Amino acid sequence: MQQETGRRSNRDRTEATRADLIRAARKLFTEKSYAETGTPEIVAEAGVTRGALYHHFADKQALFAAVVEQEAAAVAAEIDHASPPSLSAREALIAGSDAYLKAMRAPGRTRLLLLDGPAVLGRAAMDEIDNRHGNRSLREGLVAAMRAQAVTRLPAEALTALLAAAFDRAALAIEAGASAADYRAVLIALMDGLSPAPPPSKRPAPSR
Amino acid sequence: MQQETGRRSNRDRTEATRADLIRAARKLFTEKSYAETGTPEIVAEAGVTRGALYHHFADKQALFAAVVEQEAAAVAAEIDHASPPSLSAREALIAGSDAYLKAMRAPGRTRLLLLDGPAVLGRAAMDEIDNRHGNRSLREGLVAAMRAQAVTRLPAEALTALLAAAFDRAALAIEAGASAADYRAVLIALMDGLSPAPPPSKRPAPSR
DNA sequence: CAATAACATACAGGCTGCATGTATGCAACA
DNA sequence: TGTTGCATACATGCAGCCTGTATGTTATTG
Repeated sequence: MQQETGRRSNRDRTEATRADLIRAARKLFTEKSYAETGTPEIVAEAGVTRGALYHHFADKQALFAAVVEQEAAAVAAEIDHASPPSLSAREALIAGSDAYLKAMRAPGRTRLLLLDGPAVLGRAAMDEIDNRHGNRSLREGLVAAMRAQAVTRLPAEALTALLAAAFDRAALAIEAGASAADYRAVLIALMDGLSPAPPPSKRPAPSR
Repeated sequence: MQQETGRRSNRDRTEATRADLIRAARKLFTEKSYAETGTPEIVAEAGVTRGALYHHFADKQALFAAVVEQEAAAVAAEIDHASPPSLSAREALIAGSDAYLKAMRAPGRTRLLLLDGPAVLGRAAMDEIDNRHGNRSLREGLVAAMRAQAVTRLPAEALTALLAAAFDRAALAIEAGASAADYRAVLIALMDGLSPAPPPSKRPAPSR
């Protein structure tokens, strides 16, 4: 309560230290990779010692999981933020796709969430995280579209997972320099292909 | 030419040692993961020393790349082997999908090719490998289908990449215990959705 | 003022890559 | 055809780094 480095509640100390560690780890994990980033480097960046790290996290992997969790939540927040509630099912899905692809342009996010994440934590753990954050919007959108019969009836779980996989690969390809318009067109074609009725119109997509 | 351990040409020695190392590494990389497998363990399994490993491969990652290369070729071979040449475009794609999902059931293959591979070698390197082996059949099949107007005209590169991503995720989900029939149905629906005309019939898929 | 949380420090074990040493195959030449 | 010199195929040892844990110290809390 008094000066900066003076008396601090234990809860505040923990919260601040954890936040510093996650911030530092996020920076390094996105600049380099999980494997190339050592804990000495992380704690140096965070301004603490390895003792603090291993006091708050079980191991390096647990810290990584915390970073992934936070980053997945950030992506989900960006998507929710950018999709106004009153749109047709189709337009809502397209808006969500665009928001996702845009969010994934943050440097290093694709490696963190799409490459290192699955490899370090496993696909199952990543699915669990995605379902809690990002994929929820997608799955709910798809289920809503299916209810509205804009999408043929299919196993929701599988459909969500496979479309999400396509989104992920698109994000990776775009970051690698591929044509965003091409990938966007194919993504929309894939989603439109699921509707029994033909898509409403056929105006060319904005380049994005 | 004489006894087993006796005089051997240098070329034969190199070939045999490299093969032993790749075989041992493949076994361990599929049983455990890339990160959890150390070079001492690999060379013990192969019956050589670490000196031999670092003589034939630049580093652990290069050995891993050789394993991935070989495994990707094996998958591609299984697919080519299982797809008779005279099928309709649609049926050829379905047969290829089934062959791929079946091939990916080999223990540890999904982790090797779909998790560790992209993380360790990068998506770009994996794309390069895939395009040389597995994806070639898929892309050629799709291009052929597009030529036959069974598939709407779309950027071939992007379409191939996104469908391949869906296949990959399906393989991962199935290995994790998800319903293979569900994922197969969605994969077929995604591909059928690309055709302007409705799919020929609607018999239920064999459970596989 | 005790007990516990939040660190800091020191240590053990393992792993990677390289440098150096050694033996074997090979090729040319006498 | 023998041997002489070099390149290849390893084996061994070393240096540096990293992870996880155990132990010590300081600040908080009840």
